[in-house]
Amino acid sequence: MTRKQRATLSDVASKAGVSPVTVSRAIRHPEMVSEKLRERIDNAVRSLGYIPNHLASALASHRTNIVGVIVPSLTNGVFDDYLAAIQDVFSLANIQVLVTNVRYSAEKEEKAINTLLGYHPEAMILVGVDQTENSRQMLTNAGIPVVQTLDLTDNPIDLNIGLSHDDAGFAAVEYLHRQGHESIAHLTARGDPRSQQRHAGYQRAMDAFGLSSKGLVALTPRISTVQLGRRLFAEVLDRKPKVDAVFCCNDDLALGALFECQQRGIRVPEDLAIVGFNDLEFCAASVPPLSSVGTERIQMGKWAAQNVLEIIRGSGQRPEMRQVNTGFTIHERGSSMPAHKSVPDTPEIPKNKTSATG
Amino acid sequence: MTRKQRATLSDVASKAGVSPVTVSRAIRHPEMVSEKLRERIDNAVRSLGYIPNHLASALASHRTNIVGVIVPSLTNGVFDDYLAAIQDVFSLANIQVLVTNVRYSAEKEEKAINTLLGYHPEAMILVGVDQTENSRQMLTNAGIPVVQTLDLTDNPIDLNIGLSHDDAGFAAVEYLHRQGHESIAHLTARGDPRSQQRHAGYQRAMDAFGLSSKGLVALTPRISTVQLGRRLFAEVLDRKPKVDAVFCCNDDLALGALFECQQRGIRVPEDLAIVGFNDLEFCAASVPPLSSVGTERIQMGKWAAQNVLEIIRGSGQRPEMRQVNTGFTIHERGSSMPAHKSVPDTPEIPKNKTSATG
DNA sequence: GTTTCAAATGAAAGCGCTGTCAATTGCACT
DNA sequence: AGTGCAATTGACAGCGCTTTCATTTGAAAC
Repeated sequence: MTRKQRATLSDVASKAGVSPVTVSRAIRHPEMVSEKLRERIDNAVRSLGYIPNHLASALASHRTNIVGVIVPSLTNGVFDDYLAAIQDVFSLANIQVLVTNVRYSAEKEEKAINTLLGYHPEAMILVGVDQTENSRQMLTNAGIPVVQTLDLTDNPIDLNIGLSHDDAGFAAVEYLHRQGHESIAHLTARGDPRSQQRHAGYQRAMDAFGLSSKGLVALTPRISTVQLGRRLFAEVLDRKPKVDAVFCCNDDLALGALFECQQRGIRVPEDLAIVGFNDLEFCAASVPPLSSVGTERIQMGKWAAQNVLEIIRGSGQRPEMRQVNTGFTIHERGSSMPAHKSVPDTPEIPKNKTSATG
Repeated sequence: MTRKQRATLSDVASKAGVSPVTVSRAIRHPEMVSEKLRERIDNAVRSLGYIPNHLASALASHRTNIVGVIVPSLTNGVFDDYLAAIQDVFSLANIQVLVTNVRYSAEKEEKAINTLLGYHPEAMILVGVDQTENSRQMLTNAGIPVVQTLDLTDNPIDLNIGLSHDDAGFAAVEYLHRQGHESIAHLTARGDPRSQQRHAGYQRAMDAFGLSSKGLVALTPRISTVQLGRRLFAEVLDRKPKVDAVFCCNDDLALGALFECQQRGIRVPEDLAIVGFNDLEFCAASVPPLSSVGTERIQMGKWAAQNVLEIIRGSGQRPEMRQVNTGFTIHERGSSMPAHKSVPDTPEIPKNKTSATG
């Protein structure tokens, strides 16, 4: 394969018998070029299979049309929706999203930020609020819009949309306690800062209600899986056979707990109630369907992307609300529903939803 | 925020009292610069928070360190593993992976290829073999290594690793038939070319075994979900109450089918056998565990990335094997296992695994 | 046929970096 | 001190494009 050079602007220009500038304009600002030339140029472009060199274009124009997005995981179904929401907004604006998966490592995140900034993105969208000092510094120096999502902080880098995972964890336990459960277990994955917050909320609630969590918490440093949910809950069951409810830091673990119950002949919800987190699609489909604390991940992704777009392509101004609390919603389903109550008697109302100006 | 310009090579150079070229070398080829200078330059870099402009660097050096990857979905757990495998290989070589999700649309794929080529990636890795003629043309013109993965074709663009989904579909049915099942249903999602192949394999097998598939196939144009699996299988059950097995084009649908059975009190595997596809993590965790046709998605991602790496950073040569058939493995589990046979009596052997020189 | 002015086109510079080659330096050895 | 050579460093051009500003063109208005 004699890798012949790819066609450049000049190639197109000579083919069309015009100057390179004109070709550039015909592509970027067609309305500035006479129809006759535009057509000739279009033909030349097509016949040469010309594809503009984005690197050169970005270098010259100071417009990279790139936005950097960093996620801690893809394996977790949560981030699919979130990413898709972001991509949907940006693809309409011809902005390329550069995604990096940092596997719940702040160190990798720091490196990823460094790498991504090398591409001169016009904005960065991050998950969580636990960036290293170094990361914060780099982002600030970059002078671009930065959105921290899915969690809240008192000290945002720039924009911030998310929810209090501590409150959500508290609310889950409060809900189970209100159902009459006392021995409430918790399954959680250590690597994830937001899971840690939920865990803290769980503990805060247990303390508040005068319940002991001794022996009821199972935690793992590994990435959550359904299998792991089974194993963790098996541990708890072996230690505390009388456990009557379990709050899981995500739905994979919750599904695993449900399977473990099925295996052991533990009736859900009669013998044991289960509540997951994130309200992934499968929650509504299982038997019994899984109750879960839902979060507005699509809305969060969309908000982040739209605000970025407004800043870099629109007014240039930060939005009124620099911080938004999307709250959460407890979706009550069969896995935690008392037998006598087949449908929620009140519509589900999102909790703890607030906004704040920066 | 008075967005002060980001530091450039020259800024670092003046700060360190050397010429820009030297700074460039200190960063790219530290061994070519004396230790004294290197240190001075490192300090300048750090104190200015200098991050090299990747666009300029790539433009000047003709090395973009970018590889384009196009996937049809992220929602589907399959592609997480696959992507992670690719990223793992490239991150060690400091190559940035540009991922685009095209949602099972050949049209979007064509657009994505065009966009990605604008970044002058050093290689492209694609899913499937059903690119449009236009896409093939662009890729060929680009003169870079191209790997088509997860499926096989007689006419690869360049490199190809995958398996025959038709054979896999056939094998799944053959397996169920061997277990004594006759009324074998099939749930499938239309949008995905590989699912279509599996469907074709299903049909081929049904025909081969003299079985009728009338009323036993449920298909949807939508993205697969567990919920959808329930609904599709419910349709089949309502139409054909006597169905005694179901082969699903992916594990989400299979899990949905399992839940539908649980709901209706249909015993699995006694009354009905279920086989999924992809062998996602949760298959081994459900009750009963789901049998599934496993594919080597991690190996495929890894192979693609490693071969690309060898071509663009190593020998420049295409590998001996330009096409690899990774085959598939039927993981027999409780959802399809006859009661008398608690463990497979023979070790699982991958099927149809071959390689071919291009 | 001029003049006038907007529309269309082109020339030149430069984005930030790296490749090439030339110049300089340092050092061992006569 | 002088020579030779490798190790360092620097000057310059140019990657492919866009921006700015100058020039040309064309058509309307006189």
